[in-house]
Amino acid sequence: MPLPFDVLAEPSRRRILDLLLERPRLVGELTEQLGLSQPGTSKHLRVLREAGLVRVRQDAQRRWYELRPEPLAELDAWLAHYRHLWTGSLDALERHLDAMEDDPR
Amino acid sequence: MPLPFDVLAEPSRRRILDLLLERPRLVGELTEQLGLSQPGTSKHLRVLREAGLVRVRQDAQRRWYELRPEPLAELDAWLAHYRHLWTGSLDALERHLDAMEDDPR
DNA sequence: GGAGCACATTCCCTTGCGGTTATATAACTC
DNA sequence: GAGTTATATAACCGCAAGGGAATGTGCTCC
Repeated sequence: MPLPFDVLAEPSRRRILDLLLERPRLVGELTEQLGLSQPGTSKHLRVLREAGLVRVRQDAQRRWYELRPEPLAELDAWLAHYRHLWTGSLDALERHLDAMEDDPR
Repeated sequence: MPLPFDVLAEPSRRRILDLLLERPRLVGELTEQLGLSQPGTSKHLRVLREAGLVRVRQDAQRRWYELRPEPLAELDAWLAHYRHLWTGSLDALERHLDAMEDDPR
């Protein structure tokens, strides 16, 4: 699974994630919140799905979309390489956590 | 400063940041490493500069590019809202660090 | 089983972005 | 000051991505 930067580059898609962070949502709700057409919303949801950032639960004609944070965790891992540049005094702690990530237990 | 997602969506630009993570570099070095044309590299560097992700130090005809991590820190702050979704047992620690961020001291 | 609802897919258009080639700028060298 | 080096800018091209309108799909309910 590649880093989802290009998927997250789209503001509407980040908005969707923010909304799903509160609770699962129907496509209709998301469409309304985003101010897009329904097909527009569906297209973004497809991209998010294929990137593994959301999953769907079908309920009759409705589809509940919910968050899948794994790709964000990978993004976090990428960021970890840079984190020491701004954390300052937390440096030692960060290194500790990074080490744990390599060898959890 | 908006979140630099769109800037980081470009693989060559992430590559540049990775290279600058080791040490500052000249445009020529970066061009060689990236396998791009020199103008191509310069265009990416301009985007990175305008996003605040790199800064330049001029040295005669040469320009040393170096990392500026502030925008990455903002990205990290954005990610923080989602982090509890995958950290599990580190949850309490995360919340503690987030609180510190609001009220450092 | 036909109508209506919720959502996905298709088609088409437009815009923006990454890439290259060619050219400009600015500093050093002799 | 002419040539060379290092980088930036300009001009142009091709393509992919976002947007909407129209249409397809599948489920429910009467």
